[in-house]
Amino acid sequence: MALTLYNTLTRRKEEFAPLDPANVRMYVCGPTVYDFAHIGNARPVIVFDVLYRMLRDRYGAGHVKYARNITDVDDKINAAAKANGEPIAALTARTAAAFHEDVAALGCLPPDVEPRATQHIAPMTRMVEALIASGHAYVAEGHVLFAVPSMPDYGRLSRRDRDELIAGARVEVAPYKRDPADFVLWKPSPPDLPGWDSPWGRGRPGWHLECSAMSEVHLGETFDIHGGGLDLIFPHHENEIAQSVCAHRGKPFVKFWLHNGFVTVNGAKMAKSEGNFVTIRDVLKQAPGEAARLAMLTAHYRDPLDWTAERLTEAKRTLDRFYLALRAVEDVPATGQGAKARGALDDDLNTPLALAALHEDLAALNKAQTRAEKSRLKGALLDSGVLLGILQQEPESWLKGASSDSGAAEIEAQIAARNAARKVRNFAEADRIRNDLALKGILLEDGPGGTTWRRAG
RNA sequence: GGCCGGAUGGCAGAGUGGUUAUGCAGGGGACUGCAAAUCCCCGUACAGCGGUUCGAUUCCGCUUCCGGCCUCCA
Repeated sequence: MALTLYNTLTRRKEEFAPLDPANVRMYVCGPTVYDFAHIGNARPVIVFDVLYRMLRDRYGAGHVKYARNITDVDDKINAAAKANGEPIAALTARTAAAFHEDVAALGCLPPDVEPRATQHIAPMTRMVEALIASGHAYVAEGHVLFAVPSMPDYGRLSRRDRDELIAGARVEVAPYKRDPADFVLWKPSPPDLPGWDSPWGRGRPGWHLECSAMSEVHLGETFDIHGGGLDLIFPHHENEIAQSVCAHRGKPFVKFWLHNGFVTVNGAKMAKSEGNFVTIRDVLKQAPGEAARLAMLTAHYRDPLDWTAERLTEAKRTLDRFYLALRAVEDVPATGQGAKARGALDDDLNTPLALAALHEDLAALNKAQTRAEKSRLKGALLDSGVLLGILQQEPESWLKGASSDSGAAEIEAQIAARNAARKVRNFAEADRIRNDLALKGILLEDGPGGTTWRRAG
């Protein structure tokens, strides 16, 4: 079955085929490192991680090159560093490290390359020079601006024309712009802010330029997939297209544009001013990263997703059920290549449908009588789990959590005491111990093979 | 104002021109000293109004409501 993806460029699902039949190249807009990442930032990272896994599954792990940038030069960074009284380099290093920890906890594979803007200034200035030379950019008052009217196709991705943009403009047009729609490629930097020497004086790049330059360096002038949040369609991706296509003498830039929907929190847009700004770290205090990941995948990536505590706990309980079933077949080897989720994910990453398939396998596994059936269904579940980035932990470690050995020994001692009480039918004492442990979040399970325990969520 | 998406049972959330997913919650039952888990049974929902059709939740139009974008934004 072919992989189909919804292409923002054409506004329809298209069959995916890489430009180079054996190798896939994908670029996703990464974080601007000035503050902790929030769950809205987490969505594209998770969504495109699933796509990355699907592509690796289909083309081979060594045949997919995934680039996700880190924006480490930006006005918001400058402002945050000033506000904290922290050197800019310290802020970006600290924030980038936190981002890596956060997304690793969410089960996301690292990209193959993670280019940083500050390490790609030379390719950026080269691109600006090429744009000036070809008449697509001009210098004005120390700025270099992209001349939007020089590109007839401008606005194709976001489906808007120049006149509409000007009519709807909310911002004052800088006086040095030849055309109100023109945007900054390079701007002057005062001595107290990061800057690099350039033919146009000491300055720093405009926001859109880095993605054009870094994708060219790492993926080439034309590549397969470019992803990011819905809000990046305009202006960011529109401007990337303009820069890259014009700098590359009209060569196409990206074949598939993919955009994820927004995350709201309890029905409201997330904003610091609203007081509902939820960072990944906040979420990880409430539930394991895998639960947060699953919660994120319960909606289709293009639809809006409302983040609630219920959604997170439900995801956590769902994983409990899966791991409980997997624990029951721990001694059965996994066989088969029957990831049911694959078919659903092939259809524009339909993760909710994929999860429904997993639930069917789960029910079948719970009912399975023979070892062969169990083995096959366990394999199907784990294979699907690889694609979604879930169910890869040891069931025991998921169910017992990160308890210290001494804590576990203490629980085992309590269990032994309770079983002794049960043996003499002293159920009052047995229940006292059960309740005691329950208060600590420990759930005892009496089974035919003895008593086990897990952490209840 | 312009452009683009949405509206499915208590909640979450797929899908389909006719047989109406899946999960949670809820009700009943089996199992169980209790508990948990598991299994079985139970819900004909697709914003409203027109149209096309033998038949529409699914296609078309209009209306209402919600959301995103219009050079900070995942």
